[in-house]
Formats: sequence, C-alpha cells, structure tokens
Amino acid sequence: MDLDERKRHILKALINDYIVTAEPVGSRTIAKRYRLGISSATIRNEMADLEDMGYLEQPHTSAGRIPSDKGYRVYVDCLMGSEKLSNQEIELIKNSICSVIEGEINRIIKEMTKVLSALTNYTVMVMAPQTMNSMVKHIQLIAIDDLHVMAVVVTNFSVVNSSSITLSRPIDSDKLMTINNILNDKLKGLTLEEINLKIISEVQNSVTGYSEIFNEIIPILYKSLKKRDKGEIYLEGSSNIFNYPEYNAIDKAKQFLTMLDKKDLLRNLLSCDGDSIKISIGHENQYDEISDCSIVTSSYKIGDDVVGSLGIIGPTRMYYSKVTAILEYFISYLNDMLTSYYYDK
Amino acid sequence: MDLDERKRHILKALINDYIVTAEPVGSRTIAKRYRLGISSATIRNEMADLEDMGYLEQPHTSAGRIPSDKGYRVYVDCLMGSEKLSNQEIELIKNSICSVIEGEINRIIKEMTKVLSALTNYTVMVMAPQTMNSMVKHIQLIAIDDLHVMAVVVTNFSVVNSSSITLSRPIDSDKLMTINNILNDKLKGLTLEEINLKIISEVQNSVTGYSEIFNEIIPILYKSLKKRDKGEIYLEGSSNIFNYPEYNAIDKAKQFLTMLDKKDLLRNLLSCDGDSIKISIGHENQYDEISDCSIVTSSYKIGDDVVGSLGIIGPTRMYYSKVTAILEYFISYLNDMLTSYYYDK
DNA sequence: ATTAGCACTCAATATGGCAGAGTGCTAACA
DNA sequence: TGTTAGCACTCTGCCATATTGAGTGCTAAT
Repeated sequence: MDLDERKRHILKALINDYIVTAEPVGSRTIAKRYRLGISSATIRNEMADLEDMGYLEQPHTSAGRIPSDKGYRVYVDCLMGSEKLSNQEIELIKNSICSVIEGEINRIIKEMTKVLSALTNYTVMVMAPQTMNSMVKHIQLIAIDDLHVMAVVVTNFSVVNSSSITLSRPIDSDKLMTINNILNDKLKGLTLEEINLKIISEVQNSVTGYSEIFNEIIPILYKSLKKRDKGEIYLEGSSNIFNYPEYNAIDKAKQFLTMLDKKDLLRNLLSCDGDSIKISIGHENQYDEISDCSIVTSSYKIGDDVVGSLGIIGPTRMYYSKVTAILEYFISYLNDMLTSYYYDK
Repeated sequence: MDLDERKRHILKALINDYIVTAEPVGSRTIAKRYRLGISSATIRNEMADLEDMGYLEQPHTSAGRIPSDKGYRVYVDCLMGSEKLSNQEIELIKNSICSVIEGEINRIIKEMTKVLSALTNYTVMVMAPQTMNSMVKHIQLIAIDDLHVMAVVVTNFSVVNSSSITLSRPIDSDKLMTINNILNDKLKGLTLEEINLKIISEVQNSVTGYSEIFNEIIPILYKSLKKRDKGEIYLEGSSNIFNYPEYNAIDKAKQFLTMLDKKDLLRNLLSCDGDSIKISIGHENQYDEISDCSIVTSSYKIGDDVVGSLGIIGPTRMYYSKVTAILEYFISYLNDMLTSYYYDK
C-alpha cells in the first residue's frame, strides 16, 4: 500500500462522507467535519495527490472530490470498519428464516429476499438451488389409473414430478412395483446431475422382461429429470433504487431497471463460486450495464455444498460496512438452518 | 349516448391521435390530419362542448385537449374499432404456448407473461392458479425409509408434497399401503378446498386399528394441503413503462414501479371475476396508486373453471384496441390448450 | 511542511425575452 | 342558424444572460 497514514485517514473520511451525502466532498468539509488536526489547505494538497494516484475523481474543476472505483476498493479492503448488527436486526433475520423454514426451499429463498431488501434498502436478487444438484432419495411410480402413470422423484431438497405417462396397455400394480424397485435400487443416492444416458441404459439392460414398459416410462422420466432447471431468480426491492439520488435521472433509473429485467444477466452475476462474501465495484463488473453499481454476493450452502447464491445490488456509493455485516450474519444463519433441515449424510 | 355523430367522430379522432403522440391535440391538428370536412373553428366549438360534457380536459388554457377517463370510457365502449392480429403475432402466441404446454402449469404461466409483454410493450402480470382449486387425482404415501414417510398428492394441475413425516415406530409397507388406499378412497375427486377437518375426521373414524399412525400422518398431510397458497404473481416487462413519455418524470416512474412491488395490491387488482375482458381506466380503479393507469384484465380457465387471471397495465393512454385484440386471442387459445391438457371430467 | 489568502472556474439557479401553439370570441357569410 | 375566417390573448418551452456559491490551485508567509 502506497498510502501513508494521513492519506488513508482523508480517503476514509471522504468516502464515509460521500456514502452518506452523495455530494462531492470538498477539503473544507473534511476539515470541519472530521477532526484530523490539519487545515483545509493541507487536505487540499493531499486530495490532489490522491486524485493523481487514482483514488479520487473530480466531476468538474470547481467541485469536491468523489471516490473512484479504485478508491472504493481500498476502502472496502482496508479502511472501512466492521459494523455491528443491532439486536433488532438480528431478531428480524432469525424470525424471518425460522418462520418459513418448514416450507419448500423455494419459498424460503423467496422470503429471504424480502428481509434482506427491507434491512439493507437495496435491491436483492437470489438464485434458488438448481434441482440438478439435489440427490435422489426415492423414486415413486404412481398409478393414476391402469393406463396412466406418473413418476415422482423425491430428492433431499426438492420433489420432481414427471408429466403423466400414458401407457399403451394396462399394467398391474405388482409389475409397476417391481419396476419401481429396480429404479430405486439403481438411482437412489445419485444426484440428478449424475443421472445420464449411460446410467439409464444400464438400468434398462440390467433387467429383462420389462423392456416394453420401460421404454414407455424411462424417456419421460429422464426428460423430467433433465428439464433444464436454470435456478429460479427472485428479485425484491427493485424500486428501492429510487431512494438514491444517483438514480434521480430518468435514464439512469431506466438503465438500472431494464438491467434487472434481464434474468440471464442476473444469473451470470450470481454465478460466483467461492465461499466468502465478494464485493464487486463499478467497472470491476463484467457488464457495462452495471458499471456504476456495486454488488455484494455470497453463496449459501447445505452441508458443504453450495446450492445457490444471492446478491445485493446498489450504487457504487453503497453502505458497504452495513451490507457486509448483514449479509455475513444472514448467510451463516441461513446455512445453519438449511443444513440442519435438508442435509442428508 | 348524448353525443351526436360529429362529436363522436371528433372524440374518436382526438383519442386516436393522442394515443399515438401523447401530446395534447389541438383543433387545427384534427382538421388537418383527419378528413372530417369541417373547419378547425367548428371543431374548436365542438371540443369546447366535449370539455363541458366531461369527455375532454385541457392541461392549461392555451394547450390542446386530452381525453378524460370518461372520454376513454366512451372510446373503449363504443368508438374504437376492433383490431386484427397479424399472422406473425398469431404465430408468436401459438408457438409460445405450445412450446411450454408440457411443463408444469406455473412454468407455462410464467412464459405467458413474456410473450404478452413482448407483444404489447406494456407490463404484464399473471396470477397463477391457486392449488386450492385443483382436484385430487391420487394420493401416494412414499416410504423414504422405515421411519420416514412423505405424502405426495397429485391433482389435475399440480403436485403437492408434504414435508417429510417422522414416525415414532417403523411401519411395514403393507400397512402403509392400506392406509394409502383408504386415503385415496376417501379423498380422490375432492378439490383441496373441499378437504376440511370434518372430512378428515370422517376418514380417521371410518377405519379402526390404524389410529396411531393416522395421527402422525394426517396432521402434516392436512397442513401441507392447506398451506395457504395465494396464487403466485408473475410480472414481466416492468421497465416497459419507460417507453412512455408520461413516465419520463422520475416521480411518476417511481410511483408506478413501487406499486408493482406491492404484490398484495396486484393480487387484488387481478382478483376480478367474470369471463370476459375487462378494462379499468384511471380513476375507475380502486387504488390511488394507479389512478393514471389503465388495466386490461381477463381470467383463464381449465374447462369451465376459472383458475387464474392476468392483466396488462399501462398508461391510460393505452393502445386499447391492440391490447384487447391480443388478449382476446391469447386467452381463448390458452384456455383451449389448458383445457385439453389438464381437464379431467 | 503547513497554512492563509486570493484569483479563478464551473455548475446551478434565477431572470427576462421571444416564438409557437392553441384557444375563445366576434363578425361575416351561406 | 350553423359555419368559418380572423384576431387578440394566454401559456409553455426555450434560449441567452447574469448571479451566486462552492471549491480548487497557486503563491507567499509562517
């Protein structure tokens, strides 16, 4: 780090101020508002240096300075303190997660977005688990009547059901049960991802005498399992963006909200790997559409497996310390709950 | 109708013009653009009358006129012609519905929003079917292992699954099957709505010897069935609103998009009954938030049962004839598809 | 090395004048 | 009596100009 103590103090003060006011910060403001023990003229000189080094920018000659992406980066990495959550906030998180933990996982995920967006005042996006990663616990063939069968696949955190399968001739329940048992023997314990054509044909070959009925059931079952599930995206608090003056210009707001309509883009944004909280600032993002936004992302897990991820998106002038603190707590609590509820050794 | 022929022509011309340009329309514009065979001065007099009668409004003294809600109402009820869909549009609708009709119903519903919003350029909201209205086709108890059971209820258009039920002592598969059969006998053919505590206790009383296990399974099954399902709301094309100049003012856009975040409000808007397409203009709406919007709604059906509804929302200056035409075609096609796919006599 | 002071720059805001669109009214006309 | 041409009037939108205030960079003094 090529920043001396004093420059760091000034940079930190400036960013703290800017995060609150959204106005370019001048040397005099810093001198008055923060007790750094130096005059505005000195601060002025230091600020000119900080600008040369790329940490600050000046919207125009006679304005104060605002942080650059690089400035925010230093701030996030080294300068910002860590925030404590209030008891109230902690309660809110706990209650919200507890109150829905019994339901199916997508309902939980959806509820999460609401709490997070209420707590942070930013837009929250969550990617629900892709069923592909879930593990088969049981397969059940259900006879609707003697010509219609439906397959239900229970996995550790989802239930996949095939569409109704029409058979060419009636099947009796013993036969169906036998087939059911074979399927269970062969497929239980695999993830949906792992079930591929090779395994399917193994199943088909391992038994004789049922090929006809197998041929009717298997393709539809396979298709249902492989129905490309891209991981549902849930959004909450899109209109929170209007709270922030940088989006008071209609075209800015339009750009932001149009971006949120592109689910594929969001999916990519959320497809981060890794465990910890990741902050992506302005142009660090791969997409032009969000080059003036920051995103704080993390993934959530069942056991040790990452099953989905979520992100909080707002202006680069984001209240990073708060958002990070909330997300950190939230994720760890959520992971615990999900794991204790859905984890199967 | 207290409007003579000439007034009607003028009103129609004015609204047609305003729908396209979004600018107050002056007498001279109408005289030039539409061949009504009368001079601008005459039109001016008629327009003053129309304003007195409440069909037009004047934003300020020296501006042209714009339609009032009452004006739009007459237009929608009597004046606007009916629009023909292009072959291209028809194809688009057919393909979109066909391409997803195999999946589960919510996926279809979701896809619908996309097509409609692409075709109309407005915001589309859809309320998915409430599972409450669906009819039990089959109940299956699935033994995950000898201490865990799960109940799956297949209905005509959804699959409801209970959470995993932990039993206090192991159960053998014969016993489970017997219970399963009893449940099927008693509940098959009922809608989820119709299954209430009375019926449940009838089931419980009608058999002896299984009470212990029944007592463990029934409450959880019942809870799953009754899990309040409010009918998921799907939105598409929220940012379409930015295409329309009346939302160029940031606070207008904010108001609109904040309104879309209120799912309960949308649910109420969509909870219309009745069969046909309904148009709700400006202040005719019950909510202040949308007093400058119009909504075109309709419900969709499986067989003769209304299962959900959808709405297209935009500025009162809406391209009513087009929207109506598209929605009409869309709904009738959708009804046919849903019915042929999900209808069970 | 720090600071006070000053000239300079630039955005934001207010002010006034002008052009254009549209009206209402009156008087003439068929 | 209904229609029309003409004209004075009104109001918005736009442009140019002046003013203000915040903030800088530079210089000279400490």
